[in-house]
Amino acid sequence: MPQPTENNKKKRASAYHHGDLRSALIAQAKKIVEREGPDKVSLRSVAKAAGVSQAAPYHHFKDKSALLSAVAADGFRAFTRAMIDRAEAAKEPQERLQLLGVGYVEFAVQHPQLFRLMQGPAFQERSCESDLAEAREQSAAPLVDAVGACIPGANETQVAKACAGAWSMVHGMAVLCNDGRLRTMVDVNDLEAAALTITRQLNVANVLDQDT
Amino acid sequence: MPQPTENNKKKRASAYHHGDLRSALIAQAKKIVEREGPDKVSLRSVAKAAGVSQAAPYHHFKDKSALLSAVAADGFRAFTRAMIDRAEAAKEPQERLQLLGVGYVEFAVQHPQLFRLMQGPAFQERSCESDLAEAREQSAAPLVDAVGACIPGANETQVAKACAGAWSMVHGMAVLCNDGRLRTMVDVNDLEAAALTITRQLNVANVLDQDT
DNA sequence: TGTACATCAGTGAACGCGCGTTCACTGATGTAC
DNA sequence: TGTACATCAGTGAACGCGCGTTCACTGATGTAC
Repeated sequence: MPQPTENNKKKRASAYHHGDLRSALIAQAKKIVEREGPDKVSLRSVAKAAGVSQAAPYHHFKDKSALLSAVAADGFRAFTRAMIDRAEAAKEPQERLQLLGVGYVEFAVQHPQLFRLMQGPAFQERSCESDLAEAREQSAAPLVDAVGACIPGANETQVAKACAGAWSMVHGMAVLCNDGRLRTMVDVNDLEAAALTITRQLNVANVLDQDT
Repeated sequence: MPQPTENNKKKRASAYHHGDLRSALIAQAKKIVEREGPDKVSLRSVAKAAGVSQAAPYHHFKDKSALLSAVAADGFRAFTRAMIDRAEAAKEPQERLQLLGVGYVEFAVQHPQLFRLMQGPAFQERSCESDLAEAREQSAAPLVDAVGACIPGANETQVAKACAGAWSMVHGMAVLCNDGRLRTMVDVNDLEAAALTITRQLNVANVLDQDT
């Protein structure tokens, strides 16, 4: 709710018009996603949570998938922000890359269901909302930049390969963590240490020794 | 269908009793999973595909989730076999580990939806069918052994850490590949080369330099 | 400042669908005698 | 070898549910005059 004061005035004046239902629907949908998982979200439940009739969302979203797209897009923006914030303190490229990785995993583990929605199959294939597509793309940028900074002499192909490696590692850790599959291997209570333990096994400079 | 000849005889004699409906249901469910994705499987569709009434499956499976568990368990067994077969030709530990990784990614990419089912949230938390739990655990064994062989001097903790790293990398690559997210970074048409490019960035021996 | 009216964000009822699951049943099979 | 019967894997109809979506509507808002 962007302008709370003005909004509250309006709200007090009439419960009929919500004021900022669009944002409220996204917020409630996000809550349900995080609490119960993407599969459990229904437009009806979201509308109910927002205190509104089940038909009301259709004045703001074309259909259910459009609402979930908006939630995912918001998720990607928060994700990007979290990674950047996490890596802010880094002093050199290597450290920055590692901290981005820590931020990546931390976000995924702190918001497992939202992360699942964001990675979910629903929005991959189709030419999804351009807003979502953009937010997703931007979430990759910090990683790409950081990898590039770690291997200054590398050409574009080599950077791409190194990105694929770094990204795979950190994404795999995030997913496996959320599925509880790493419990016996690393201490998932100290996520930073675990992420560092794992990312320290990555040597992006190795791509420099590969042909092409 | 285990004994096709005997089975056919019975089938010819009577269409009423199927003969090996349990296996047929698993096979059809697997087909639908692979064709349309885990979410699209309904007991009704599986029963129909097997040419049987929608109530028939309940004579073989407690409920829908039990059938999907069986599919997932079969999936894990095939997965384990695929990895082992792929790594058979390896001559030294490092190569074996890499080929297991290639097999891991190849299986995931060749059976994206089945892989999704296997990793899906549905069977993680609950004390799922012990058959499934066992099949899943066994799928990790080759990787753990291979990692151990790569770092002969390592203690148990170090091997566990190295496993987490190797597994994360390979799993992340599999998932990202299936989501089409690596397309711009590596050549996903030559999966073996791509997997090797990525896994070459992993240095499991790094754990030996870390404390404990 | 007051009024008419277009606009638009809500309502609530309903449609139609596919689904998991249950139920009473029926036909085939195998076994005891 | 023939018959009675228990067992069990099928059938088909039905229940009840939650869902996405549509529809005609209504109340509030803001603007033109």
